[in-house]
Amino acid sequence: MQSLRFRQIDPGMTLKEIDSEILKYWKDKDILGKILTKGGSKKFVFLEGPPTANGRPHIGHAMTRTIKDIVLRFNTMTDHRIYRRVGGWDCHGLPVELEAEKHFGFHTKSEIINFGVEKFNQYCRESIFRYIDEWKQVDDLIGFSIDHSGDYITLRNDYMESEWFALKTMYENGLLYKDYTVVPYCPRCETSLSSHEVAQGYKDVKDPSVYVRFRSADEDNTYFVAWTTTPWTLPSNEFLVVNPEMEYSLIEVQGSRYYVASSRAGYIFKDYREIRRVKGQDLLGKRYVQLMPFLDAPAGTLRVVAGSFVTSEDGSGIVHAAPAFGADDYQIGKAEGVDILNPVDKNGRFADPGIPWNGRFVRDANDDIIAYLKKNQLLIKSEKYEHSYPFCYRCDTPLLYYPLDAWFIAVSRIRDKLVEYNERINWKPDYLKHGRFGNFLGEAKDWNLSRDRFWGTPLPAWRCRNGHTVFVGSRKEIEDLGGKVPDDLHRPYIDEVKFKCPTCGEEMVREPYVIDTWFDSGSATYAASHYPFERNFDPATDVPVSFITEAIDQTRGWFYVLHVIAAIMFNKNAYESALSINFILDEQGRKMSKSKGNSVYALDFLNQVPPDSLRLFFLYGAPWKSKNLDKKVIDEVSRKTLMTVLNVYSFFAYNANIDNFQYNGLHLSGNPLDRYMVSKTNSFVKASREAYESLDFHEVVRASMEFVDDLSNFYLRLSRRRFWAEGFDEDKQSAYSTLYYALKTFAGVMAPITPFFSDFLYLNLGGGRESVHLDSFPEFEGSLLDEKLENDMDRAYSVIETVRRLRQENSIKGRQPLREILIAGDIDNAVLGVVKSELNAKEIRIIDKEHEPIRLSADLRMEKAAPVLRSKVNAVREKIRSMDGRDLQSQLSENGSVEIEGFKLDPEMVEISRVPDPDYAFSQTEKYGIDVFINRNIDREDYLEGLARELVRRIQVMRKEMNLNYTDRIITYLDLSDDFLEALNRHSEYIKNETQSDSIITDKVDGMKLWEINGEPVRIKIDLAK
RNA sequence: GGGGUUGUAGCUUAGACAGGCUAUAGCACUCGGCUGAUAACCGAGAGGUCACCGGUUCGAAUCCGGUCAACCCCA
Repeated sequence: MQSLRFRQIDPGMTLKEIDSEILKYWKDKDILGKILTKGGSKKFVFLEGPPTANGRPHIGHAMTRTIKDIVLRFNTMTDHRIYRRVGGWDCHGLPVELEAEKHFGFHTKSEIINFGVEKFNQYCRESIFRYIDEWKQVDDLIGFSIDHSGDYITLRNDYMESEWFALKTMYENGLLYKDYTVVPYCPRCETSLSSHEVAQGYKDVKDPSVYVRFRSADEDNTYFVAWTTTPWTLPSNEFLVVNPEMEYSLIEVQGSRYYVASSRAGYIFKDYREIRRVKGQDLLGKRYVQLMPFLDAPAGTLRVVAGSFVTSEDGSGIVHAAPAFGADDYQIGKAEGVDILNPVDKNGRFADPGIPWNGRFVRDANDDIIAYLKKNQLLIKSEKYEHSYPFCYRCDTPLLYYPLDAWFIAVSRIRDKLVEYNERINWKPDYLKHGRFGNFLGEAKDWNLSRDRFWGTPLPAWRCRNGHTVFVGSRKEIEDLGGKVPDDLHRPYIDEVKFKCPTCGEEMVREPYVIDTWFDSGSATYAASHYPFERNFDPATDVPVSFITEAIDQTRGWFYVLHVIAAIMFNKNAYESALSINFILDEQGRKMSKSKGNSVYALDFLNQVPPDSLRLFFLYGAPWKSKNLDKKVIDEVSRKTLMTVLNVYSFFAYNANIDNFQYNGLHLSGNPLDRYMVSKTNSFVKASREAYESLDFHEVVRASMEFVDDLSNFYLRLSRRRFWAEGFDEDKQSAYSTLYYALKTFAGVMAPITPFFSDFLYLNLGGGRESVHLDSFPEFEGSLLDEKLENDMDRAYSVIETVRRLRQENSIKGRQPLREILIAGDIDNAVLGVVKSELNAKEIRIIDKEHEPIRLSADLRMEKAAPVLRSKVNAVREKIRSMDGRDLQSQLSENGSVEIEGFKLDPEMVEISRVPDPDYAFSQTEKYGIDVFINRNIDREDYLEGLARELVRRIQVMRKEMNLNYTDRIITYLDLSDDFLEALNRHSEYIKNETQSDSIITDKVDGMKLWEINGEPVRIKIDLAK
């Protein structure tokens, strides 16, 4: 059997089968390998945001990877060489340690130390790649075209060494410092957190809100009203803080006097008498008696001091300050130079025998503390206060603010730079630039870098007992300092490294911290390439990277740390473009979460849904808008695009094989349909290319739907018969090359979004290369664009629609040939010619407006005219109805009015309508105002022809019901009424031809099917001819 | 408490930056039609306070101010 030029598709072939087949083809031919090594004259720098592989990839990950892939594939097809097209894995940090703690059943840090840091870290190292196979499998299935053999891994010595280099650079530039200060602290993990980590874990909670009274030490029976939402900090109170600018009142309530912010007095006390008003300034220095006598107040405390952060919006305008447990409070304690009262241990429990709640977790003691306040008449008011409060983003423990030693990057000092460089970034969506991201930069805080933990990149800082500090920027430097470099740079091995202080000769010991894991991922720009120790990365050309994308939660996560580190290290923005992806919600629009059990894992989903369908769905609507994961929608999108195109291809292949068509360039005849389709195809290329370049991939999907609709339901529908014509003339050649061109262009344009299907289409069309992904993106050719033709075609189509409507209104079926259609308006005759088969009329004429078969009839607009004409209205109306509308109209337009029966009528009082002659039905096209008339008269001849078509139609349906092949011959039995008999006699050749009937027998036989056509019974039976 | 985004038919969605005929289209629904590439298509019907209130304007889904709701972020 001769092999066919174009593969014929089994009509039942599914997308799933296509995608699997192509995936296998790619493997067999190593297409991915060829894509990865494909060159280009322009450079595109890619950077993969590293996930942690200790959890399963979910559907959102599939989406980010799809978008990355679209960008990679598009740039590969547009002559770019992609730099660093590799994956990356984030390995360190609390999430990993937490998994390990769970595994071993540990609850405190000391358990880890007793167990052994070496063994603990060993477990961490093993656990992080638990699901890496699944990640790679998902990448494979979804078609993510990256090179996993070159993945960067943040736990490698090389990677960490690059970070050391950066940290040392920062230290030497004075941007890295150690400080004892109050930081957000997780009492369960026993470590502090950075602001961007804290930002991950806010939750709404109800906390107690208490107003308490501090007794004045100077004035009798006088109190200060202070407000707090953390009663457990009250035993540690050292100061009361007022805003010197604000107004306070001294009031009297039930015999006692209180100082309180004037604007808040009414909220706190129901009945009070104001004695006088004072400025906050006047309260400064006043002394008060300790609220709870459990701890010895340090010297210099228990005074009213000033703080500009105090507001009168809530609370009492007097803030209780416990310097141990608040950032502002700490600054006050520091400024006043007092000792800090900290009765809380690192596990967040009271640890002072003087405190009645000793040993209790502080937040759990709140209720008892409130009871104590009440009992001792210290409480003025207590309520519940709903606000959001930070929780540890990994272990869900409420955070405390706690004083600790910590290392900081002085981000606040480079704030201006951060803001400046942000201006150079192309944000998608653009409002992030000055919204969420820009705002965050504007108030950037110093970055708490050190973690008092085990599994992380060690902070490369060594100190001696004299306080000298050395930052080590490489392994070699350790040797140079006389230390021995361990094989593994992690704890605990690095902790063994000691050397003599270059300044004083004392032994230097490493600071016991690891660093924030966000510093790891934020260093990917350079550390992935082991900069500066290897020469494959040049900040001059490789920063900024061209494009990054991640989910929205990374805006202040990865996007932020990349930006900060690049600003410091390279004085540049880290990336040119950043696209932020919103979440995929479940079918009902709820956020997916493990606890709700509605998470969808990528692998599970990809086993049910073809990857191309899923990829299309991700881009159905802008990626920065959240979407509900709905299989019905997923099906719909691919049905409207890919499945329809598959059918078009199927039609093409079937006929092209019969005609032995071979594509060797576009050969257009004068047929407007072809030139129209080619023009539309080019418009599609242009719009898509622009959309890809501006990262608006969803617009490609939208445009593709319109394109496919045009191709299938307009172009092909009208061109079908041209492909079935006998022989192979110029017109047929033109039609084939147009269809081929449209299909191949579609494959090219859609290749980045639907890589599997596009390649299937491309390969079956004999695209030329081994894969569409190794070919160039379709070029826009301006010479093939014909906007006038596109517009003319639209007009012609609008006429078709109008005729259909008129047929409907006049109960004339589409199969019934019309005697005559008249068209008046701006319409191109040649273009109309190609669509006339849709009109099914014996005669179609384009006429002038003046020759339209209408008369103008005039009438009064009663609502306008009646108030003026009053009782004369009916007489005038009669008169005007009898007038010739044409005359009346010309009079109105010449004179601006017309006089009838002594009344002057304005144009708005007169309605002139167009009434078609009785033979015709009339309508106007909606968009273009083209007048369309159909002749309603059906003569006997045409009527019989219509009946013949009805017969053909019914016989065709029965052929289809019998699943006959196109070429199968039949014998047809008919039992007909008189009209149909006459139609049969008149058109028997036509009917035989259309239905592939060898013979037609008019007789009553068994097994006939009864139809009712135009109210008459028609019985039909068909048999396969022997 | 502050900031950001979103709100268009039962569902999905266009239009909003650059105000202008009857607010776009699809899915689903009803009725009718067309069809030998098609799970397609066409027509009609039904479905809309363009979240709400106010302002600017000859004219507001669109611009401005406020309110509400949802989501996100921050303190």
